Amino acid sequence: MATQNIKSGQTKFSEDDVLRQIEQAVLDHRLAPGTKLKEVQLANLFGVKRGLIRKVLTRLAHSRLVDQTPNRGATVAKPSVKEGQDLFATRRVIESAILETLIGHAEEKHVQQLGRMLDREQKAYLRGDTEGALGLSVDFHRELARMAGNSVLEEYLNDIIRRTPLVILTHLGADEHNRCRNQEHEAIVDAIARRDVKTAKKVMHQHLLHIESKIKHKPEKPPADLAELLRPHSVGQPA
Amino acid sequence: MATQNIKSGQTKFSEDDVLRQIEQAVLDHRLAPGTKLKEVQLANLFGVKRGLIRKVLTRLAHSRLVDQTPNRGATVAKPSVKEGQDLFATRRVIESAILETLIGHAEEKHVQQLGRMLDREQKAYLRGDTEGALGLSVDFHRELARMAGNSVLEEYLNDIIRRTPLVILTHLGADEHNRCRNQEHEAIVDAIARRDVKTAKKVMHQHLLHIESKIKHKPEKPPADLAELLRPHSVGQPA
DNA sequence: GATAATTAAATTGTTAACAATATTTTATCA
DNA sequence: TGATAAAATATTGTTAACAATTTAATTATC
Repeated sequence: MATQNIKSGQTKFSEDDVLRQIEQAVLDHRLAPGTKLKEVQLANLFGVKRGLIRKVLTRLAHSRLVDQTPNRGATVAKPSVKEGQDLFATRRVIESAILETLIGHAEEKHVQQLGRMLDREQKAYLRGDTEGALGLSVDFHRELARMAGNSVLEEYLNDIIRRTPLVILTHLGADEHNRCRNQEHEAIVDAIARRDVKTAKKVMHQHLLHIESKIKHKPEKPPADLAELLRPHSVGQPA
Repeated sequence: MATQNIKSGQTKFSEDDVLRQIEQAVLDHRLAPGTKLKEVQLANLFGVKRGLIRKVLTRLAHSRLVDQTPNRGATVAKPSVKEGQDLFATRRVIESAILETLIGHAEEKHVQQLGRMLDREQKAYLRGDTEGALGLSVDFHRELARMAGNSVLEEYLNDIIRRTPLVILTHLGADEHNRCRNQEHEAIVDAIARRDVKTAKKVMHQHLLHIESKIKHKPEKPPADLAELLRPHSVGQPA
């Protein structure tokens, strides 16, 4: 994924590497909404030229993960409550369509694969690995999209998933987490196995509403400290 | 929109100007899929630096309107049949959700506004202005999305609308046009006025299926001539 | 000591020159 | 003539230096 730079001993990253690292940091709640993203700082951090960072920031802005203001640089996006609501509402539409499409051509192997994912998720949760369980829970939703086989629906779901953490962090406390309930995932897989579109959609709908209902205004938090972008689970400071 | 450059007499464009011009050219079927987009050529054409073109091309690639290959530059995207099908299938989902959302809070003024748009569209069609009618027809769908008030659904519909002409041009003849039928638009507005979600969705569904059903492989066309990017309705040549 | 103006520093934005790669043209030979 | 190789050209990619702008620090003024 990243080649070693012999001379300086510093790790070098490609453009896509940097992009994914930042996206992952957002997904992991390590980058707080509003965090200033300085070009030279990031360039040093990743051991790349500023021009590359510049390109990455533009791309991130395009997917609404960062806000760019002329002459004032980029910050991690702070979606409005409205945008958050729209995002969740659209997610219900997309996931519903994914289920309908998937059940339309679901095979036994799909159900089995989903079953394996449920197991892994459950195990991670039982051994107290909440971070891992959260990741696997996201993977579950992604896998449904992949299996449905509609690349555009998949693309849109991934877009929504990438943007969701910023909504959560901006409008919910970081504590009251949006962990998916494994038992709801189970119910969805059961419905898929039975080709029961109606139930699958209903459960998914409830499943998503449960998180959405929590969106509300959150008290401001004091700014934290900087540049541990790469250390897992430390939250950056808003600008 | 664009400021005059006194010195050279050439028109200068901002980054967003250039982006929109190219997007519009795609929308108007002036840029054929596969057309090579050379950086210096575009820079001269728009009277801007190459760096700006470079940024625009990256952004266009991000919305899948152009394909970028390392060291070999950018071409207007040539979506696969599969991508086209996925795009249309997703469009049905999105437009359906838009109707449901809109009808949920539609007011009299919305219906009136839509009625006015139908009139304009009809008039353009009757006086033989097919190009204008096509644009107004697209506007009709966009307006439904705007009225629904969900920014994400609107964003996704616009994304699909931008990408659709490339599917049409790649897999359909440029002749058999995808003009929306005004009478179907009328039926949709009627259903909205009656708050009849079911009918509205059904008509929209048929309306969209009608176009989708035409997707099939198209014989190759010989390459045409170049650089009339700005002259209305001339199709650029594939690379 | 607070506020405003000035200066200095930091940060972003732009450009032109150069490097790397791909494409076309020309030359060479069978 | 046709194929292959070499050279020339065109095109894309990268970089470092500079310009413009914003932000922070400093000084001046009341």
